[in-house]
Amino acid sequence: MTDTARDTATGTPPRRYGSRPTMKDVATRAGVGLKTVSRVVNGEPGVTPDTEHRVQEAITALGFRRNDSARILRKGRTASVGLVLEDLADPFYGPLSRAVEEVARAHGALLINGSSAEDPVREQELVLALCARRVDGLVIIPAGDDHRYLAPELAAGVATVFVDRPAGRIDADAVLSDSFGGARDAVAHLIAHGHRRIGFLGDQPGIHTAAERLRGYHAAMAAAGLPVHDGWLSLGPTDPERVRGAAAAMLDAAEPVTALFAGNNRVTVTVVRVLTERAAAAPVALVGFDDFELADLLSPGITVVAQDAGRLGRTAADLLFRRLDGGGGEPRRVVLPTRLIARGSGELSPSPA
Amino acid sequence: MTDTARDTATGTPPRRYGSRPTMKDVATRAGVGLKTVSRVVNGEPGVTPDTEHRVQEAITALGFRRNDSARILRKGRTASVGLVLEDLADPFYGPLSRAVEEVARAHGALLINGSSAEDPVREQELVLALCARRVDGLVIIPAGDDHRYLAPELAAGVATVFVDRPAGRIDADAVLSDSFGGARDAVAHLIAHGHRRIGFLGDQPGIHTAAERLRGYHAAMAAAGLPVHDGWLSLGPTDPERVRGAAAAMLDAAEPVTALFAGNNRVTVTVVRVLTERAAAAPVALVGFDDFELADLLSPGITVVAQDAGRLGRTAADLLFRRLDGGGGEPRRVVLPTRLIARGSGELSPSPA
DNA sequence: GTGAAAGCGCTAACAT
DNA sequence: ATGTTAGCGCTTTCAC
Repeated sequence: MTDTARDTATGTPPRRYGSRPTMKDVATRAGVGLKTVSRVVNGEPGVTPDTEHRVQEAITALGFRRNDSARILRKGRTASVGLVLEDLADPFYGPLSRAVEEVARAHGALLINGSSAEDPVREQELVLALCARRVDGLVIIPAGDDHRYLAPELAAGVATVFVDRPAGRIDADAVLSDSFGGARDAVAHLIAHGHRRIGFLGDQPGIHTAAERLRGYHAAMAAAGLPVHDGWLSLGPTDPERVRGAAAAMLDAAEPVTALFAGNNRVTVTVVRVLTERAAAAPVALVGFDDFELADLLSPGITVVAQDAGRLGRTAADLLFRRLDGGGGEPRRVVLPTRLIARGSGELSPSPA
Repeated sequence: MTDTARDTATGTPPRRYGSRPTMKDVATRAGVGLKTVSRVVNGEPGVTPDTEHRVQEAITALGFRRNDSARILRKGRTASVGLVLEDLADPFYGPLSRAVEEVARAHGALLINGSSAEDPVREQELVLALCARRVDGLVIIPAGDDHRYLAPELAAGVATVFVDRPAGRIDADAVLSDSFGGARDAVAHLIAHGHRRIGFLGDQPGIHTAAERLRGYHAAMAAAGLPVHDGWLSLGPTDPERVRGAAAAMLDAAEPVTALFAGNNRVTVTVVRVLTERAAAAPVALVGFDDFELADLLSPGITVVAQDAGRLGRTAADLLFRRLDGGGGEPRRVVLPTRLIARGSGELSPSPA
């Protein structure tokens, strides 16, 4: 026996607290070779039913569980993908994560995920931690705008797909919603209902989607030959306090806006609150980017530009696994359409000032 | 040079696609020993600034990233915890996951998570996959009611905390909301507002929380000396179709219920839809278990028994890491209080039948 | 301050 | 059908 002192002649498993039986322990107990245990554990052929039975018995008796760290080290593949998003608690990301997880599961992979909290440093830490874990692929909703730190990983073959926003300063796959088109449609919709002074409440201007939606706003206004005043634009953090202040400023101006376009679901919800509190004043039209649960049950219902978070996640994950399965070619950019859903709030006419 | 053929005299890194440089490659390139690289990578003392500099240079030049699989294999700890929940897309679990992640992050651990889709088999697969990955700890929102399969893992020292529902047939830590008390309060609230025929629309009876909430319902009715008719109780899947049917049956009965108690947020939302569609009919009071976004902005506002999902997650994760840091002792059961928030829907009087 | 050797638990390649 | 050997990339131990 070339063994260490782990085992004894009695067959008693070595079970000091915190240690676990290994394949060798199972092999010893079952009276077979190490490789046979490996075959049984992995369902490989070439084991007689009788031997297999003895091994299985040893496995359950010892409470053996294959150590995937060793397996991964040997095989090189981890069967896991990383997902980095902004905030797990944001309802927009729930369906997205779920979709990614579903696809991963269909491919036998686990999901490791983390939130960047919209902090580029944290994003990078997370991504690199995932790379150290040697995830096979990465789905990233980027917080930062410089992803050159990923170059070595990409070169090493880590499949990477960006979602919701494109990568910065590197060339990588991206799956996006049509923020520009959606925003343009939203604002055009308000214009079609008679509005000329329309406010835009958006996310931080550094965020790609925020910039695109602002661009869509400008495009619609320009197409209608309408001027845009600085006071009608507010981009920044989406915390309720800031949004409230910005909305109040637009609504209390000498020439107040008669309609608001909210740049994402967090902003929309806050604006709904503001408008509800001001119900006594002249009604203000509202269109929000992103759909959200119960938007149809408010009164008026909230008109939104809906993007399909689940489809975004599914598309990204599909693309990821296509890459992992050897799908080569140039980095691709997929843009998914948005859909304007009229529910009432966006169809209000400007109040006769 | 005892090296393999991986490297050449020119110092060119071995970069066939998909392979990554190792510490040995870095060592060769920097002209130092393997252990010195390890020291630098892990910030261990005992390296001269000059040596450290050379190593750092080789690291960035080669795009080296420590392979944590090997590290984990050697160290035995993975610095990761697993989270198994029902559905990432359910808004209840967003804040919960976020809280767990936050605590994990504070302890330098990664989060690996998956959804059981309320399927016990899938739950077990997931949990065992996480154990094979040798996660240090496990936070589980159980779908099944038999967790004896976890016994070997617990014996091996995998810290495990159950959340929202207790473990079945094993003794393990659990962090729960006071489902019984919350439900009793909710129903008592409706009774206090004059209701005598109150319907309960709940989750599958096999789920611990559903059973507890039903028990709370019965307790409140009994305390008020009110009878309970079979037709007022409906437990089952929370898909909208079933809930709609069950609600309709209660509302269209010969002696219809005048109030409904919804057993969780999914059910509440569907009931709100049903009641909105029936707005023409006599108003029906409603109290829902779980708070949800915008509940206050509906009209009437939805009265709820709120549980703090974030606190649930935080408490569980705290307990988990206390165990990991050597906190021993008997398995603990923590029960967090719920809070009734009156917003209007629960204060409606019974319509004079 | 630095490095050589052993070995974590598994799988791949090759015996038998 | 089954077993033996080597080694994945790192950390640990111990020698220098």
